[in-house]
Amino acid sequence: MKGQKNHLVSCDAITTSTYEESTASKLRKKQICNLIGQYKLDDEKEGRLGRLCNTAQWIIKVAQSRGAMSCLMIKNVDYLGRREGVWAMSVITADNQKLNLAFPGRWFNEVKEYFRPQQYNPFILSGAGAIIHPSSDKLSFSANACCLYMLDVSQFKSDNQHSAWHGWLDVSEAVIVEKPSLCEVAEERKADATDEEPQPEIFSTPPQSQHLSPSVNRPQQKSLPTPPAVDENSNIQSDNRKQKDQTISCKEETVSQKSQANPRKEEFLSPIFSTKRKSIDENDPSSHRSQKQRSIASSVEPDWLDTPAPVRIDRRPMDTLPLDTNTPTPSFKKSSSNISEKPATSNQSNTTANTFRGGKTMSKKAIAEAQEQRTVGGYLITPICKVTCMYKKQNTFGRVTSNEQIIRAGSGTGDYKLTAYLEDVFPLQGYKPLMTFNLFESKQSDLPSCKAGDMLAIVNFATREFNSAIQGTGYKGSTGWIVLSAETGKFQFSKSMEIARPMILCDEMRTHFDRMYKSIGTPAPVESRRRRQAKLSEVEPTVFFNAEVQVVSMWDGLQPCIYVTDYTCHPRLPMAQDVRLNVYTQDELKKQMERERNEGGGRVMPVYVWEHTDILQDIKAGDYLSMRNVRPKLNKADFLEGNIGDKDDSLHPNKINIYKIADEEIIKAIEERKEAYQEEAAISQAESSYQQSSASPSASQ
DNA sequence: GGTTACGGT
Repeated sequence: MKGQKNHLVSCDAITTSTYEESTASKLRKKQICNLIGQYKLDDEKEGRLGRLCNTAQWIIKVAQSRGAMSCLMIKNVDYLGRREGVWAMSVITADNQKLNLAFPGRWFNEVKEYFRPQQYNPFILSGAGAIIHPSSDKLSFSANACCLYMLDVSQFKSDNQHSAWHGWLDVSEAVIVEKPSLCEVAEERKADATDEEPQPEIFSTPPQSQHLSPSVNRPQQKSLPTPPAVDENSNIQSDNRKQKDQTISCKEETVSQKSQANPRKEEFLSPIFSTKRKSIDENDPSSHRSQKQRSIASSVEPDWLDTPAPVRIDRRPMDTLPLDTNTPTPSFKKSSSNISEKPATSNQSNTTANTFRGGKTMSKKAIAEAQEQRTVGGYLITPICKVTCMYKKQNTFGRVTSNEQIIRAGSGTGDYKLTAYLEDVFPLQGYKPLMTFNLFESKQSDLPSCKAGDMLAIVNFATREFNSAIQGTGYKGSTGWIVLSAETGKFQFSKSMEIARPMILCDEMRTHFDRMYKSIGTPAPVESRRRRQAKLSEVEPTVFFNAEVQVVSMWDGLQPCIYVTDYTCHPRLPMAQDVRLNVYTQDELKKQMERERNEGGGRVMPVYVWEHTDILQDIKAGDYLSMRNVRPKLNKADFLEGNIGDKDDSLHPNKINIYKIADEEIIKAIEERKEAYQEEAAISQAESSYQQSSASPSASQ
């Protein structure tokens, strides 16, 4: 352990707790970002994971690790195997066990933000992905565990620049970062089910190993270096559970040689890493290892060091291979999430297994029952609270609680997107009531126009996990929708639904609509959970906001800035700047200010842009913009200004926070305020000219 | 079969 070299860069733990994040954690993230920033960024598109999944075969040697989990980052794991909404991959452990690992897609997104794909060298891709190999506690992985290592992939070998990749990676340290996640429910069940009997190796090779890449399994196991015989997996496992403090086995000599051979490794060293290493060395947990652990570790170690290059494996991409549901899954801690929680029934583990792992053990009927689905008008409807993250498309309907304005995606195929939040209409209790849906269409008019209170049915939507919740995605061309307007009582159909007019489904929607509205009255729109959408007049100096504005003029100073207005006024906006609106002259404004004895009450806010300033090239006065995550600030004169992004500070440096508004309604609203303002100005000008032209002494005295 | 969007200060 001691002297272990830096084939990994440790970045310490990151908690991904979304809302309450410690300063220390933020700092670590930042440090990690800086660290990563040393490397050339890959073109994200190039890493398109799907493309790689046919060729990228990682064989990962997961070392015994210290603590509850260790995380290993590998890029492009994301699409390696997608099963029922979770990403899955299979790894071969030191003892030739095949581990089936799964984690929700959200994880990848999370990590992607912090660990952008790096290109260590032209033919080695690296980046995010996770394997978590807890050795001391129950094997488990947390969907929300963040990754804490960057791999020095110089250890990777490629037998062909464009085909398979093989790598031996050692995970040298464990990190315990957990947050309840959706999958935990499933895993908890598993744990419950398996707790009664001696715990088998959690990631053991499935009995029906042909499910998971037989070609990997068998030939691979032959060709792989035979690990030390570790016969009693179950014992190891249970032993591991007790050994919270075990350490990794890694051969220091070999590693150090490697390290010398590759001076670049030094670049990977970060203060965090060194510190971490040191503290670990000092408290070398190996000294506390039980005899058993010790023997395991020592027997494993030599092999790991002298691992021959892996044998090329030709196999189908994992995403065509179902995970085996008989494989005991990692155990999760008790979840605080009630999403997809089901009543305790004997078949629940089957259900969750199916839900999360895509097995074939459960009949369609059983799934339908477990999800309390019912067929309505030819559509199998899953109540929102029963929607689970799965590979299969689902149908549901619910009440719209709120929706975001339609925006146009800034990347991908640049489709229009509507985000709507649906509330369950089925009288079930104890389930998450809201679900987010993102519907994409290439034409804005193909998206539903719905308001809070409307019923919305979404047919054939996909699921994924995002931000610890299940999220629905409506893809253009395949996802259909029906809106029942609360206002008019009329239905609106998507193009695809228009063809089939599922009237029975409409009836059902209306029934639920009536029932809901009868029982709870006309529901008040639920406020969006998103960042506050504010008029400029509502901006508070300390609260980040989103706003929809018109560009008045572009910057005239050093720092790129756009002057914007939504034609509302704020006491902390300088009226003098309203001259940019070309409605009042400077003199007129001056007089107004004198009259009102107030410099504020202006309508124009300068918004300084600190990131993606290149997009300002495409922005000109008159444009309508949606600005997100604007940080308000009081300047020296105590006037409000907005700030978008701060490259050095941002945890999401690539996010673009300025969009042109696609929604005509929003533009109209701004236009209306503009007209009102112009009218008001015309009147006041007329008045003042009247006062001037009339001989009588004016009120300004 | 599933990018884009969402998230955070």
